[in-house]
Amino acid sequence: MKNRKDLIHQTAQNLFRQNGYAATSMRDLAEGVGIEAASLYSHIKSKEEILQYICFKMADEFFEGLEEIETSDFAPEKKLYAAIKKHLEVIANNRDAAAVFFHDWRHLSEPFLSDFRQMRRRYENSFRHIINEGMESGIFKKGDTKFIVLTIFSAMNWTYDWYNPKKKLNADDLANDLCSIIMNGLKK
Amino acid sequence: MKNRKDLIHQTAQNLFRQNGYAATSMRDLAEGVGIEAASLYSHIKSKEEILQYICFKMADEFFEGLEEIETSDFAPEKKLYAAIKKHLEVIANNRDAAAVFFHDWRHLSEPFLSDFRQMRRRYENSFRHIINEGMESGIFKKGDTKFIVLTIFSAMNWTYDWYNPKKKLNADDLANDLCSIIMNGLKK
DNA sequence: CCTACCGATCGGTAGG
DNA sequence: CCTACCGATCGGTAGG
Repeated sequence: MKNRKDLIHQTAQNLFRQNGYAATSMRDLAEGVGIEAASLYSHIKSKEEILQYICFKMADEFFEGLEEIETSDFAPEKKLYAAIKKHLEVIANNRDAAAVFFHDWRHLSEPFLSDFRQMRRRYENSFRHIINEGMESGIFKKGDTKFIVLTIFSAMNWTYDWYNPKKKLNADDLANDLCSIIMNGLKK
Repeated sequence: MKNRKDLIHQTAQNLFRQNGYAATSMRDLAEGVGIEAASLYSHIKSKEEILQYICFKMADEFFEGLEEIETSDFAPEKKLYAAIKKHLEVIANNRDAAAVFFHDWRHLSEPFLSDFRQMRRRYENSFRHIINEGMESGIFKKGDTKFIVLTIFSAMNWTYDWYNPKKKLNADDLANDLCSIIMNGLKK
């Protein structure tokens, strides 16, 4: 923890995750940091600025490396695996921030809210392209790409809620197990 | 809408879904209903009472019929399909309430919070039994039952966020498509 | 179902 | 980083 601002952000992520953004007061945050509420404002401009930082930092993390995977010459199946693994790693490495990212983005004010929605749509489209590629190349069954992508995201995005990297399952195994279900299903 | 109390609950579900429980004030709710804030209290005891009603009503809906499926003589695959379909129907028929149920249960106070967690655990266990049965009978691949159940729930529970029953996809098709991915995977 | 109001708490500022 | 404080809003009550 190199400075106060980082400590404030980390404490905020943890409290927002536990109680939600709206139900966490600046006095709660100040107490967690160990200073008075008024003192927070020498480091940050507003409560929402913290939320903005968390949401857009996470978005950056998710995007980082995705384009590289998308434009690579991997086969679609390998691309999808790599993208899923990357996504799960970002969640696993930022579990508090991921919870805030998934739950509390709706409390962003404009124009941040619109920006956020647009980034998310762009991100989902990258996955759709990979799925479509796989269908066209014949490796995936034909199906409703939008539905499939939403299902994959659902399965991935809930992991922040239960995944504990300290247990036996590491992010690589998690990605493998999830891909196994998505790719091959439950049936023998 | 037969009475005021129902209108209050329905308005609350809608507002809680849009803004979250904590960020919705009793004055917002009163305005949505079309009365003064103080007047709400002739119909309800407190803000949290509304949340309790929504959460436990949804829990009842989810449980209804599940035991029948679980103890039926269906094959495990058919049981799982029936349970998933039932679960998706409950979400599709109560989309606002489902959103509140999944997001805002954490704002319940004790002892409701503990009761809620216990019910959810019991519900998840029913799904685990079905999966285990399927593994023992040889129809499902062996695997980490807990992980599989969490993945299935993840995929199911995100549908409230995007599923629109007015579009072409009805609840039956949705259950079929989801089961198809879960059972058979994406690959040809 | 309303008017009038309560004490508590909210996000944030002034000034040092 | 603190003390002192602001106006606004919170969930809820009294009394009719």
